[in-house]
Amino acid sequence: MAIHLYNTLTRQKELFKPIEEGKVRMYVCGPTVYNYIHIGNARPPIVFDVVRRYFEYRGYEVNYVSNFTDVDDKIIKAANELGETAPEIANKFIAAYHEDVKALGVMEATCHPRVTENIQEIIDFVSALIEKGYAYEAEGDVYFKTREFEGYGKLSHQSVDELRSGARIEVGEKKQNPLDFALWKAAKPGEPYWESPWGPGRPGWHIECSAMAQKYLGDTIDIHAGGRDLAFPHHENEVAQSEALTGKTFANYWLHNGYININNEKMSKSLGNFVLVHDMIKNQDPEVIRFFMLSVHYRNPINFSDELLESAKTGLERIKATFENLHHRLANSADLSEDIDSWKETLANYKKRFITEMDDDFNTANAISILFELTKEANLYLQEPNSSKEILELFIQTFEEIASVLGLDLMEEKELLDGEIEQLIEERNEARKSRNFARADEIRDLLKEKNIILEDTPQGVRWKRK
RNA sequence: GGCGGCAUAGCCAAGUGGUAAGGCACGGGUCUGCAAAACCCUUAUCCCCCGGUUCGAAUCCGGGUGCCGCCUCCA
Repeated sequence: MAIHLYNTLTRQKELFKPIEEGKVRMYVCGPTVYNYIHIGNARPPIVFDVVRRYFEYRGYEVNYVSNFTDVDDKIIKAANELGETAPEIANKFIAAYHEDVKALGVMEATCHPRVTENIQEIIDFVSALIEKGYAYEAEGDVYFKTREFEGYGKLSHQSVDELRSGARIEVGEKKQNPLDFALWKAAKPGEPYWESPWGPGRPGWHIECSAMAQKYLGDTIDIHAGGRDLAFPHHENEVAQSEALTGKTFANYWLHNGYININNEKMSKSLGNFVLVHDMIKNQDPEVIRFFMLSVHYRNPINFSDELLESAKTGLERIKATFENLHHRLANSADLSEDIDSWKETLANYKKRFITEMDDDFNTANAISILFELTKEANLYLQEPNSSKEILELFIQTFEEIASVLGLDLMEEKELLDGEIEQLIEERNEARKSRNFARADEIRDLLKEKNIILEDTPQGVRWKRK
């Protein structure tokens, strides 16, 4: 078996073949930093983080590049509204992005390039396109000549004629053709700008990704990913720019994730039906959000609601409880000479199935169902009166291996209990021994009010926070 | 108008030719001093509807209905 992934370009699942043996060059479109990200914006970082982790798990070295669009109309607008400069706004929300995404368990990208740090590369890119006859200047703007690029529409599977009928030229635009798009925008008074051969201005939206992908990953990359809504026009335009310039394939595989929906409708900033990650994680364990997102295949839409999140939370807690129980039992385990080999085989099978599912276009939904089956298997084992240290460790290791690819940390950090509570637990133990159950229950209720849940097991009392 | 996606139990969700994974919720039981947790059992003769292909279809083909998305900034 090997990794297969669904390629938007060909509309089918394909065997992954890297450009360079053992390496993956991956570019994921990052946010325009004019606001906190919402839950929908969080889906690409999460699902493609898993894609990256899985490639690494399978022995690939992944060069994962994700950009920040830190100059743009919306940033300028936000800056004006808030009375701050555009760079201040951008820096603020870049920091917020890192914070949010870290809470969601997303690994740092290999590289996080910013548009404003790559202006020269962009200018060079645009100049080269003009030289090659793929772009033209018009009063300080530069536009890409869509009809010069033969494959235009091949990624989003739109015919140029159809697109043309839907496109329109806004009043005052200087495009020769409605489908042409801006590579460089002349600065209006008061806007941030950089000097260029066409006068002061700033990059258009699409050119930055082409220029930065090329700079950090080369002319041809393995995987280019982003939200479904970026396929057109953003990614289509990237293909046009990059391939027009280099004459080479820009990206071998295009991955697009489905949307997060609210009441069956796309969550988006323009519809106003969004929930910010920043706000949500104040009341909700971010890991639950991650787990919930991974419980659906990345290409399918996810309907988002508190109820669904709650049910995901219950499920995740069950897995975690079992994982903790395994650790708890380790302290009371013996070196039993049981049939280790058959257990090794059983657990190796879980891993094998996990790999099979993930190889099939990163089916995290099925990967999670395997984690649930493993949980059941472990619970069954834990019911036996005696447990072998070696087998417990095998279980733990299997859990950890699968969870780490999904980016889940099953081990809860437990702050130590304060002395008073420990005292109460001890007192309750004594009460139970002397069959003073009234007092024992009283203490259990008391602790429950402090959000400490007690569980009596054959191996002694165990506590957890609610 | 063009292109595309989806429709599976009360809810969520895998499954793209071989006879319905997994989770949440519900009910019954085991364990427990009682709980909690866990485990066991039960829950879709059937996968939106109609027709076709096939020994065999939720899965393929044709038609229909409903919902959603892209074609414009958007993850």
